[in-house]
Amino acid sequence: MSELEKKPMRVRFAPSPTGALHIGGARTALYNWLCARGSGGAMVLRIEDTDRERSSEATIAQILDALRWLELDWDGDPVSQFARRDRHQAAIERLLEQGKAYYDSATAEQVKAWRAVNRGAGYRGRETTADGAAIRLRVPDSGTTVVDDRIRGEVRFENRLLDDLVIARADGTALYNFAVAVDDAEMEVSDVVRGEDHLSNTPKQLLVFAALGIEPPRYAHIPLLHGPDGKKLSKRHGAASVQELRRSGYLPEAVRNYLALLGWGADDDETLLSTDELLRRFSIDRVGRSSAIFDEKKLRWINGRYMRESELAAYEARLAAHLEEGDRAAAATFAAADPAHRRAALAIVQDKAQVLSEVWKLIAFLFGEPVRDDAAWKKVMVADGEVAVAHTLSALSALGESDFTAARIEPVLRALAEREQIKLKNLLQPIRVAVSGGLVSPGLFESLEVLGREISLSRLDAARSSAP
RNA sequence: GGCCCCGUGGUGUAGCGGUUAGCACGCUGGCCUUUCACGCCGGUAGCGCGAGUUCGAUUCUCGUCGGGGCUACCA
Repeated sequence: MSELEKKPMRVRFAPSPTGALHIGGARTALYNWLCARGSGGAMVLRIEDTDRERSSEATIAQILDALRWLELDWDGDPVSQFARRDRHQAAIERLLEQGKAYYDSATAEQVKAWRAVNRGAGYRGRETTADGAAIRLRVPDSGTTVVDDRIRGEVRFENRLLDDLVIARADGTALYNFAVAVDDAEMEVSDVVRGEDHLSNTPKQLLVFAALGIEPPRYAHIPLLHGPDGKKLSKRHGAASVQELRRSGYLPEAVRNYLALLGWGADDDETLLSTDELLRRFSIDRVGRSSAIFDEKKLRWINGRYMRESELAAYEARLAAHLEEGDRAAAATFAAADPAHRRAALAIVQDKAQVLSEVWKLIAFLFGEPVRDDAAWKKVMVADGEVAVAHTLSALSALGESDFTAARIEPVLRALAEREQIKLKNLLQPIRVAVSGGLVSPGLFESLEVLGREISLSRLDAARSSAP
């Protein structure tokens, strides 16, 4: 289906502010966003905060922050469901007047007992004028409520098995299944895209729409996400929240790509899909029906691809932001360095890291005194290691400031290894340890160039005298 | 327990009655190589099970088993 043939979808992402935005929630947000932006429609945000006990401003801010980081924008200001309570109550009044809803003071135990007596049939209450009664919606005793789901097809629920659901608490405030229906209608939502955990709530909402005489939106229930152990995804599964993904050094575009693939696949099975391609090709109708397991290994691989392919300037900005959030000292050191030096350092490390959090430890030695890895020194700075360093020091001293480039350094060191009859590896590892402090670094010749003649030589000199 | 959803290698998926069941990650053998990575080449492994429909089922139907969700005066 081409872009022009898509009908604009007006969707909503409706998180409840009871915790950080989960990977599952992020995927729901992404699918909604792809539906909206890919169809020329709109995505609105509604914070489901009617449960005052469990909602907090801090959590709302955290969720919005996560969405911004993911670069999933929305239309208009976020709507507070709680702030719409007057609208909910007005709708409840209408239903009460029409006899479609009634006061009932049954307790949970009484409802349970009623169901036991009536062989599992949906609870039907008795109207009361007593104080402290909740308001229930009258559900038909016969017929079937059909959810016409874009992903699952027609899902049928027998009305007689559905309870007369409570739509308002004794204090008059509306409950979730009622508020959602009223809000989706009044916010003119055309398509509800949400997790499968809401599938069995849908007939209840459909009943509310019917009572209100309003045409319901279309529904698409996407499968849930599970952890590596097959259980429902939770904080126990590592980087389960967007915040953790961010801290781990993933790129938002990579996360979008990965999440899009978790439950959806293009007909040609492409793996690397830019957001533009996602926008063009994503179709809610092609989302799968079975739950998926979050696999960080694949996310890492995808992220590595994006890391390697990103522009140096963007790479630099991303790293700077990442350091700023996790390692202020490193961020300050990095920011204080010469711009050209920063770029040079990033250029030689770019294809080695899969996540941002791996970058700094690979290039920190280019921005200050290296952290000495004693095990590494002990391993390579043996007798001939020291000799190697000494030879290198004199060989490289011969190169002038302007000749201290990878292109000039490499032949010098290769010739040195040959002359001294030592394997290149046995010459280079001691040098690597001497200048970087450890056994792992970007390419040595490039590293020396970026470090510069003066510092390189002084570290070699220091290594020669401080070897264990 | 009741209602509902789901079931292709370890993971994510393609498939839409006839395919040597494709792709990607992972794992693994090798190559490359100054370390670690990257990259390249090769390999490993799958239609949960049982009936039925059909000339023929991974594809359709039923059952079964397994996994999951909901079952609040939470969202």
